[in-house]
Amino acid sequence: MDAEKLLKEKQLKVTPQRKAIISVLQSSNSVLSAQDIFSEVLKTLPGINFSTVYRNLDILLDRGIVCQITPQRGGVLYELRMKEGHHHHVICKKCGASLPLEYCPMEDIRRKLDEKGFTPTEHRFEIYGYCDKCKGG
Amino acid sequence: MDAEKLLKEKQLKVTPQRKAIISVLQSSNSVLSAQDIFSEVLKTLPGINFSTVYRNLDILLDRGIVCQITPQRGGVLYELRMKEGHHHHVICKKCGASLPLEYCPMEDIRRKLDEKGFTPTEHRFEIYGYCDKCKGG
DNA sequence: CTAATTGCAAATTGTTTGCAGTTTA
DNA sequence: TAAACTGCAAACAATTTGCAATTAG
Repeated sequence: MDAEKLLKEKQLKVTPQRKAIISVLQSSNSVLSAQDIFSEVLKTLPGINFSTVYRNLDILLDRGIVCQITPQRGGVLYELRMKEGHHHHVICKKCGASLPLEYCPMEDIRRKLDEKGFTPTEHRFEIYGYCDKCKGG
Repeated sequence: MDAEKLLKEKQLKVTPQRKAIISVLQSSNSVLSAQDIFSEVLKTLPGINFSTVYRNLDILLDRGIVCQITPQRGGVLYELRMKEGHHHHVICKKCGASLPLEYCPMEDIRRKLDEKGFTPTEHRFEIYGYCDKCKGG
């Protein structure tokens, strides 16, 4: 899915800045901080401002185009959300790679929550550890 | 478990500040921000400084005495970690109550991760929504 | 007595805002 | 053309740091 289409679908205006931000996220194989994204976009659009990046990440988040990952310590990371709805993350603490996970614990637990009278609206499930390559050393 | 014992176990010096911080967390029925904790502790120890609170939360986190909750948007929240190991959270977006959850998705998924060659070291699973009381309105 | 801890003030980091000019639909 | 978007500079909030004085073990 290209950036332009993605934006139009959400009735957002297609600007070079937005295309660049999405493009960076698309071509990255791991999750990125706002800083990372800014630095990358800067290469394509030397004039872009950090506040534009923040504002757009915020909007993209709101429209469900990107999602956030928040490691135990330290900042927020962003990732393009897969079009096929829902997925969770397995994140390597060494190389930062984030593998998608074809499993969601919510299915197993909905009834339990219902018994408590709790209505879930959002959830997060993230796993941190070491990927195959980073395991040794 | 009282604060003093908790600290000694982790070979931390027992100071009034630390006791107060733990005590606040103990007597709270929901998760608290650093701000919240500071304001509360201030009532007992009018001289305490915010940096002391931050420093200590950091240490307590490190020693596994407290844990962090990070809602999708907005700051970090702290909670005393239950001595009986592991649990997850169900957090009400309205009143902030955090119900403990007697279920952990990791058990269901370890084999799958193993197949990927991924070694998990930490994980988080949090559910946000509305509790029984806050459902209407 | 010594190392850990604290309070204070200042610095830093990350993020947000107001506004005037520019661009998109 | 109107509404959305951008860059810029300044504001802000949250967290961290250096340092000298204090305190727990």
